[in-house]
Amino acid sequence: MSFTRYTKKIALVDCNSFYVSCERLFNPKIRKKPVVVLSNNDGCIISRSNEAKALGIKMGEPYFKEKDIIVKNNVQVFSSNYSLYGDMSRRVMRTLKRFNSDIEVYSIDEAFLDLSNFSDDEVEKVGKEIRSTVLQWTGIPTSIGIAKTKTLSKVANHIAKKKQSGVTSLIGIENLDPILEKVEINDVWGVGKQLTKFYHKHGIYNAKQLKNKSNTWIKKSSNVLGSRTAMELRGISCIDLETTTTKRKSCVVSRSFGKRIERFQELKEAVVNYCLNASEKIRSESLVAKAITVFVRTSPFQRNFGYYSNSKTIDFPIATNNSIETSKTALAILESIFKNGYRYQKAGVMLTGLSNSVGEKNLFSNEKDEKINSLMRSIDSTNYRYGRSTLSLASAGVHKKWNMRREYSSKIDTSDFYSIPTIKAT
DNA sequence: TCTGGGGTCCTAGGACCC
DNA sequence: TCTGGGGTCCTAGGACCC
Repeated sequence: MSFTRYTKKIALVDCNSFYVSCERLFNPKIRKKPVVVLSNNDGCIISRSNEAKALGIKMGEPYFKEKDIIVKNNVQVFSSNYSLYGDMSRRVMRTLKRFNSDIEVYSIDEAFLDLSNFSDDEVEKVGKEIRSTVLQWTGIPTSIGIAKTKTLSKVANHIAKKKQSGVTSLIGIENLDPILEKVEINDVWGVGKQLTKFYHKHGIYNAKQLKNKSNTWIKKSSNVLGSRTAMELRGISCIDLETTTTKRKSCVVSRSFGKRIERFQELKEAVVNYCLNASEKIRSESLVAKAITVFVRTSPFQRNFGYYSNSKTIDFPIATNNSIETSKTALAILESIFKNGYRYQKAGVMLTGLSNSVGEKNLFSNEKDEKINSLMRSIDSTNYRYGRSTLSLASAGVHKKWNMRREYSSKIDTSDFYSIPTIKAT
């Protein structure tokens, strides 16, 4: 019989500079060099190596604004390669599941793990073991923060990022105030730009100050989310781990164009393509949509050409995931919101009110629906096998002059057998 | 002069996250 | 010249009902 304590323990595993780390896996020459990865269209900087951060390159900054620093310091630049990152993400998550099969995959590069089964004393050691296993099996470096609540594990993770070992546990520390005092309020999970402004106005600048503010005051002046954050900072868990993947409620496909679009015809092609992708996505998850929204807009940064932004939603008579129907409806919306004389920069399609498609038969379904469904199935399987857009609709176009820029792609394809790193059993 | 009260449901927009 | 994309949740306010 020992006095080992078993409290609630949540670990947040976060991949370091994830996209950069993925590119480095296949390109050892850039291991110690400054590296950045760009968003779609090579627009913004969305991942930076530590070396790039040290040069003062900012997160989310437009690429062209940082170009001088980048060229001068020979920073390696990559367009984003989401199939590579998605694939690496799955490998990391699979590895994490070895330690606890109930993990919450929070984003492409983050997961929460329940480590409550381990004692207070051993939990940090377990964290280190997780970190080294992920590194060994996937090559991706991570940081791990462990604490009694999700919000505190985020705090711990922040600290871990700056440590050599990459692991920080706040379990068993009686008084967290000295630690929370050093966490700026805008770095607290759940506190964004607006709340930061508001808290500053009321003299709250760090996590400790928020923690010690009364619940009623916070609830009254912000909302329930604000007070939940404060409770979590006090070590009272309010945000549960979501280990079962719940079905999503909406599906968005939108892109900025590589070049500005002025002609209706080209906009139409883009919207149909987004619509096909969105419909295919929800079909693959056995979902149907209640409604569809289409939006278009010109650049919010170059208003000298005039700014225009509009969107419209149409409800389907019967929830659907049929590409032909969604495309038709999308085009009808587009026609009603398109205005001549603008340089469009972005468009998108949103399928909303998603629900399970199984047993979606109703009074009005008939043989024709069955035929369409089987047509959709064969399109999906063909596209899966031979690449997306092997089978498409005529209105989706073939030239796609509006397609996004990807000048710096590493062109690594993990479905390419020969570029997959192998792990040798010893 | 003085114009109820309370409930539900839906939507648009804002704020936040990565 | 050039500024990403995809989600969730909450709230306020309107419509509608009794």
